[in-house]
Amino acid sequence: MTPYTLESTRDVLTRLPLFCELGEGDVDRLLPGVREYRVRAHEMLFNKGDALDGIYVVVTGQIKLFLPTPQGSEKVIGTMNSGASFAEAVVFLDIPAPVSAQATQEGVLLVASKHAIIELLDHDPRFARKMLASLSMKLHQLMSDMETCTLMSSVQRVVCYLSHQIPAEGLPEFEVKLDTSKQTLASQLSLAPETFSRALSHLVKSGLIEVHGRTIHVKDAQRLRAFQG
Amino acid sequence: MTPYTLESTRDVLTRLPLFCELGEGDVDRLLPGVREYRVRAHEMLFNKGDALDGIYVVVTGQIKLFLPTPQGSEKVIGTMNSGASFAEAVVFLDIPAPVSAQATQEGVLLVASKHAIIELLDHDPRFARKMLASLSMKLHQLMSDMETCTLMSSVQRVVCYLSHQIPAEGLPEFEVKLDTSKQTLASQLSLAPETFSRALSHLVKSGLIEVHGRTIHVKDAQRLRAFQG
DNA sequence: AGCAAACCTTGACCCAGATCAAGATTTGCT
DNA sequence: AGCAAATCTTGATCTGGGTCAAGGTTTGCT
Repeated sequence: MTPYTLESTRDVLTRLPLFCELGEGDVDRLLPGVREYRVRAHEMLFNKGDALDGIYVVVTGQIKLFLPTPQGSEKVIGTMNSGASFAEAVVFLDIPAPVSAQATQEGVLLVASKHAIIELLDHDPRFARKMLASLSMKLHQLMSDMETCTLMSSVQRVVCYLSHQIPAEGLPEFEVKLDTSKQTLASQLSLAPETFSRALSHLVKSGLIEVHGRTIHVKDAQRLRAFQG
Repeated sequence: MTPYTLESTRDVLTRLPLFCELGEGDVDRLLPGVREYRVRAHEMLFNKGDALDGIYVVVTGQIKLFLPTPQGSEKVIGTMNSGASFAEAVVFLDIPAPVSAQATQEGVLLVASKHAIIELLDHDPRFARKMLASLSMKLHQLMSDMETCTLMSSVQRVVCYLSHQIPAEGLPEFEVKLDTSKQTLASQLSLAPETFSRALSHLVKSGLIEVHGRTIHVKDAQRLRAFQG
């Protein structure tokens, strides 16, 4: 994780959802506590249990959060794309990292120091609200992941994942570009890669989707949503 | 859920972890937005999907949060005891209840209106920090539950649960009083009641614990922690 | 106390999905 | 382009834990 300051950190900050509504003064206050880093694909950012210095924000690229398993494998908790933040608990609870983090592609990210965040928090209630909304979102997401993983069959889980990718406009047909490897996605759905593969081919046989590499063509969103089994 | 005001709401508020450090003025500002309710055992507070009016705080008793399953059964997400709050996402994201809530015993709870919370938030950064810590805690808890449910065998899950009940002092021997029915606990661990029962008797056979109704006597905390399988 | 309704345990069986194994396809590097 | 490594698919087999069933125990109500 190499420091990186080609681009103005200030400009980057004001484009991130978490910080974009800050006033001039607040940005200035935050700035000294923010570092910009460049990461290479597959680079580890930190390991579960590490002491961290602040909140991480993805500027470009993608970060995978996961739990290492006793058997040396991993369970993916989530993948963070541009604009997403993580390691909040480290700031608000002062605990070591509860997950490991690894870049899936090269990218740029920010680390906003614990101190800077707390100061900002005390100064701008709108930021506090944003932070709370962001955490609530994560909580909600995690709960729905829990629901998916514990209550549904393998095929349902995949259907569920695809359903969440349905674009807002109610078109019956659309494409999903998987933004991670199928392995990673499988782990996130708590499935063995083989099972994920089988679930997909099951859906193909049922005529609901077509698979071309990491692009999945959904042929009927309605029918997909209704599909159970 | 019947309104209940025998006790001074003000006194109750100032004893809750979430509100106990508020100044006089802040309490006064919050008070009009807070309602006190009494609930009977097994009473439903709300169902998944309901529109809610604010944050719930358990004063006495216990509330079970769960997801109804398509088969009419339920998956317990967590049990909230005195001092715990829930339904935060409803305030910060303005979404319907993502879970159902039911009292497991009679008790008293507060509902702090969305409006009152947001006002308080804008006024006292310490409260914001507390709220953030509370949400972070939940996030952390949920992640470790996820870890337990997806990465461990049935026996390990039970061991894991018991291990978390180990009291701070390092005594090798201690008692755990289950604060819910075994069914509920089983569901929380994502186990069938039968499997939970078998896991317990497995641990009994291994000489690690003794079970007397809902009281579990752990005979060697060290050995329990190390136990896998 | 006495009965009904929950709750818990134990046994027998079964199945969804993990694991193992072997090939096919894609990706990345020089 | 060409090779090695990573990724994905498909098949065969195995097993942990769910389900069904039946009995025992506790709880709560009148």
